[in-house]
Amino acid sequence: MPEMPEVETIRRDVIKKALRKTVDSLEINYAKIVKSPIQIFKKALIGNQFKSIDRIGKLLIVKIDKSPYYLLLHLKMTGQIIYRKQNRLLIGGHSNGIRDKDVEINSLPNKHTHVIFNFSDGSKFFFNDMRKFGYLKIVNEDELKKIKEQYGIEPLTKKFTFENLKSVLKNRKTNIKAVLLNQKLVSGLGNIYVDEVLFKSKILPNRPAQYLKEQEIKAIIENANQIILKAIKYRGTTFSNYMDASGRKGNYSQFLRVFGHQGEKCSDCGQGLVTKIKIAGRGTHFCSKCQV
DNA sequence: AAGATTGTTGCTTA
DNA sequence: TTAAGCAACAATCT
Repeated sequence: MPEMPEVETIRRDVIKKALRKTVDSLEINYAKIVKSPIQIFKKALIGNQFKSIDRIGKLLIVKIDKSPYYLLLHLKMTGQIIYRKQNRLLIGGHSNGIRDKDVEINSLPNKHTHVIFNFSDGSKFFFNDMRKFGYLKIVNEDELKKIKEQYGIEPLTKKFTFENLKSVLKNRKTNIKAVLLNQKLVSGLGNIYVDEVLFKSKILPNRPAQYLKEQEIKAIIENANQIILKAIKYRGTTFSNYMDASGRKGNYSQFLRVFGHQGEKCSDCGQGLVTKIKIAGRGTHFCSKCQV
């Protein structure tokens, strides 16, 4: 579920907390979530520190100090990375509207905690993933380079230009939504933000990519940058279970115009109905009146 | 109870 | 060789 703004939020204020702290030990409760041999995984991390944290698209890249390796973390649909200074459980006293679900999320580890990083100062990272699609992986410089090469142009970066997007769309027979979701072509956007970007750009998601007008391509560039920037500012969108590294929800949900608003009047034209259909295999929301 | 869910990959088909 | 369309991954919710 986390798309680029959510992963960036985590990168900025969650993982940073663990910079320059030594990994004392690792607890791996579900080995399949680690996509490297466990021995290599442990050897690369234990006794070392996180030197820096980078991101490409929705992938987090941790440079490990005193090691030629990098730790990759991908959250896929339901992954969480939560940092705690101490592994303190909430004990009683939450009669002020906190639901059982919140308590469960706040008590770590929980049944979806697959890997725990124990740092030497007593703080911890919890890698949680309900659906177990996410992963952790150790790679070397070469492997990292190859992975990075697979990613397409990304909003808020230098390469996200009209000319570049135009050449991505050229001769592309599939619909614009599938193109914007394809991380090899355009990286960072996911199902929520693609719907929002196309809504703001007044483009129907099933339009064949190759026939978009120049003005529409420019609108996508501008609106993607704007929406992503604002979503980062508001710490991402929590639709069901995204949380930042401190276990807090994102606040961008209030700005969503079409995603999750099916059946409502369009908030822009006031006339059309927000419609939900399946495009590119995903639930797709749009106003059939003002998107053309 | 069937169908849906914010991501990606790998298979099949054209 | 490339592109497009799906199923699969697994758990939970409606």
